[in-house]
Parts: sequence; C-alpha cells; structure tokens
Amino acid sequence: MSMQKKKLANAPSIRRFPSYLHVIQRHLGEKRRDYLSATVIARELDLEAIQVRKDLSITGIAGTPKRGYPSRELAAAIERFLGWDTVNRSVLVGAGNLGSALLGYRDFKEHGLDFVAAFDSDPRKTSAFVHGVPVFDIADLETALPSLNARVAVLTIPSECAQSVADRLVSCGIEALWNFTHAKLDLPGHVRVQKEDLSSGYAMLSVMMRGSRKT
Amino acid sequence: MSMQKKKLANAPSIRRFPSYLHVIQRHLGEKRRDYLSATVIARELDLEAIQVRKDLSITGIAGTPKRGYPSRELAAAIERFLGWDTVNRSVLVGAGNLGSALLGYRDFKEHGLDFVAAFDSDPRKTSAFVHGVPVFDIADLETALPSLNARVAVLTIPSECAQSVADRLVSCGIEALWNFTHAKLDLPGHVRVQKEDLSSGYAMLSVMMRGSRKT
DNA sequence: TAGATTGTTAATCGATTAACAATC
DNA sequence: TAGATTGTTAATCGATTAACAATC
Repeated sequence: MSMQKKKLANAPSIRRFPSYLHVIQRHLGEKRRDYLSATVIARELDLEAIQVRKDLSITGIAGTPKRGYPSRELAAAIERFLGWDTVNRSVLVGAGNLGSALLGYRDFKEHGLDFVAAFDSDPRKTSAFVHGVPVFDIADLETALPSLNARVAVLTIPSECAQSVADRLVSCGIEALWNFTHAKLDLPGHVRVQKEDLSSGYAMLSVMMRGSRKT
Repeated sequence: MSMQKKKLANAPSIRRFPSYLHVIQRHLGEKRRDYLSATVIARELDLEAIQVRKDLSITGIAGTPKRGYPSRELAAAIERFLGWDTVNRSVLVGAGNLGSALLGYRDFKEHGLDFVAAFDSDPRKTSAFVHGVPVFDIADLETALPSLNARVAVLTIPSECAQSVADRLVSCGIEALWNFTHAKLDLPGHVRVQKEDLSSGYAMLSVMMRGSRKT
C-alpha cells in the first residue's frame, strides 16, 4: 500500500529551521563563507551536530565531508522548505500593544509575512497607520477584507471575542490563523491554526527560578 | 545511590500548566464550579484527558472519581508549582515595539512578573514611563539596577548587543534572563536563561500553509 | 447500583542520540 | 595521507497513550 513514503518533517525540526537560517545568513553577511558545517551551526545554537545534520537532511541539500553545506543553497532550501520564499498577504486584528509590535517586526516581513491591513474596534486607532499599515474599523471587516486578498490573519484581540472574529475572518476567505489569544478556536477543517502562548515560556523561566531560589 | 527520586516535571508539561490554570480560573469566575474534571479541561484545550490527568498528578492534588479536581485547590497548586505565587522583581531592556508590549501584558503581572524599571539606549524614550514603568538610560544601568532588587531581566534589544548587555546585567546581580533576541548567550552556570523565538511559531504556520497551497 | 472518573502501571510512539562506513 | 565531516541505520531515551483496577 505504501509507495514512496514522503519523509515529513516533525514539529521540533520545523521550529529549529528559522534559527538555522539566521545563523547561515549571518555567516553569509559577515564572514562570506561559502560553506558552513553542521558542527559550526550546532555550536552557535547550543545544539548537537548530529541533530543539525538530521534536520538539514530534510532540505535535500547534500553536504560535503570536511567542508559542510553550501551556505547559499542551504539558505535558499530552508526558505523554500518553510514557504518563506513566497509572500503571504495577511491582516492583523487587534492593534493593541502586542498587535502593534508584531506589525513592526522586521523578521516577519523579510520572510514573506506581508501585513496589508489591520483592524481594531477602538475608533481612536481606526483610519490611522501603525508601522505603515492602515488600521480599519473592525465593523468594516466584511466590506474591506475580501478585496485585500489576504490569506493569513493574526489574532491579537481579547480572548472573549476571538471565536466570533475568527468566524467572520474565515467567512471572508482567510485560510490560516495565528492565534495569540487564550481561546481554543472551533473552525472548519481546512483552516490552519497556529496557537501561540507567551505564558508557556514564562512558565519555563519561573520553574527554573523556583529551582534556584535562595530562601 | 538513589534515595527518594523526586519526580521532576518535563518541559512539555510545564508549558501546558498555564493553559490549565487559565481554564480553571475562567470556570471559577464564570460558572463557579467547585470541581473540574480532566475530561472537561481536556476538551476545552483540545488535549487528551489522560494527558491532563498525568500532568495534574505533578501538582500532588488528588481528584475525586466522578467529580474531578477541586478547582480552587488545583489553581493554587499550579500557581505554587510554577512559582507564580511569589513576586519576581524584574527589569526590561529595550523598550521598543516588543518590549513595550511586554511591559503592558497583564497576564505577566498577574502571575508575579513585576517590572520595576525599563532601560533603553534611545534618549527620546528615557526618563518617561511606558505602561507605568519608568524608562532609564541604559548607560545608567550599573548605577540604577543594584538598588532595584530585581532578579529577572527581559531582553528585547537588537541581537548584536545582547551578549554585552547580558554580561552587564549579570554583573549587577540578575539571576534569570528571558531572551527574545537571536543571540545565544554565554553566561555563568548559575544564570537561568529562557530563550524565546517568535519565528518558530511563524515557521509552523508557514509549513502548514505550504501544505494547503492552491497553486 | 451503574457509570464516569481517577491514578497507576505498562505499551507505544516519536524524537534524539549513538555508531560507523563513506568520502573529501 | 590523516582527520574531520557527512549521511544512514540502529539504539536509546523520553513523552504520550492505552489498559485497567479502584472508587465515588
């Protein structure tokens, strides 16, 4: 039954790729090295070389013993693997503290996340620009969104309204949601959702500190 | 050699605890349920009940068959487990987009992260307040920080200066760093570091979308 | 009581790490 | 050449899930 099983990447590997790309691009910029070994990448990220090699094998780029991987090709392959070589038109809903920060985050723009508009319920924020992105009234979502051709929506609104706003976004054609709220979203199966939780990182830090408490 | 091996929590479990706490507190607030079962918690978080039960066993709180876990006790136990029942005086370095957003993030304050000051190199931001937190010139770090009694520092500065600023923070007595930069920090062993990477979540979203591309 | 739920022990699954031949 | 590095296959490790007796 199984013909040519495609090696699918696992989540931990996918999450490491952006850091690989970052290291490679820094080396390309500063030191102009044409080749970069897994050993070097691993050292700069506090990982094991074997893990880096395993991950990089997913890209299909072959390394050369003694030299490593061709930097430029590898960077391009990672970008292609992540889908960061194509532009994703996107909107952000909730131009508050976190939302505004994300609108201005350069890394995202460089990797294809193109904010074409933001929406907010606060009339004071509406019809202004945040980091060059126009902010519309969320009441106008249904009239404004369809013509924007956006595929992605970033949710940085209060958790209580997350489900209803998500429903409206999906009915306007949004295919993927990056959810920074605490709400679990119930959506049609074709809609991709990535949930983000800043508290989980804070929990890690807290537990580490609890372990080294002086009292 | 092994006496009474203490059951240490693993990272995935620690990362799930904030969401458990959130569900419990919402139930306590809205519905005033004295007991909450793993089944219910799991459903609201898209997890398996068995996983929730396994995690909750770490807190030491015993559930009652047919009813579940005592909500109030459970919430208190999770807060204690995470160390969220004690206040951590902290500073933020780099009051830019992301930094300002974190200063205003209510969830952190509610869970013991108390920003007593921020530092920035931009003189226009200095000697003002962001979300009620005073912003000092980073040049004055060594004079201001020691008297603030802060244990934690949040790093939201450009990656290039992360190492040098981290060194200065540690020499002023900072014990834990929440690192939002791309820099790998080389620090004494007693300093706890939690690295955060928003790009990894974006990578997950991108790969999901790449899989469902229309073209 | 019957049935849902807990909590523990065992099985499974998946990711990391080790081992090692190939190669530049 | 010698030695570092790749890439593959196998072993290990750790987290999730299953099984099931206990219990309310």
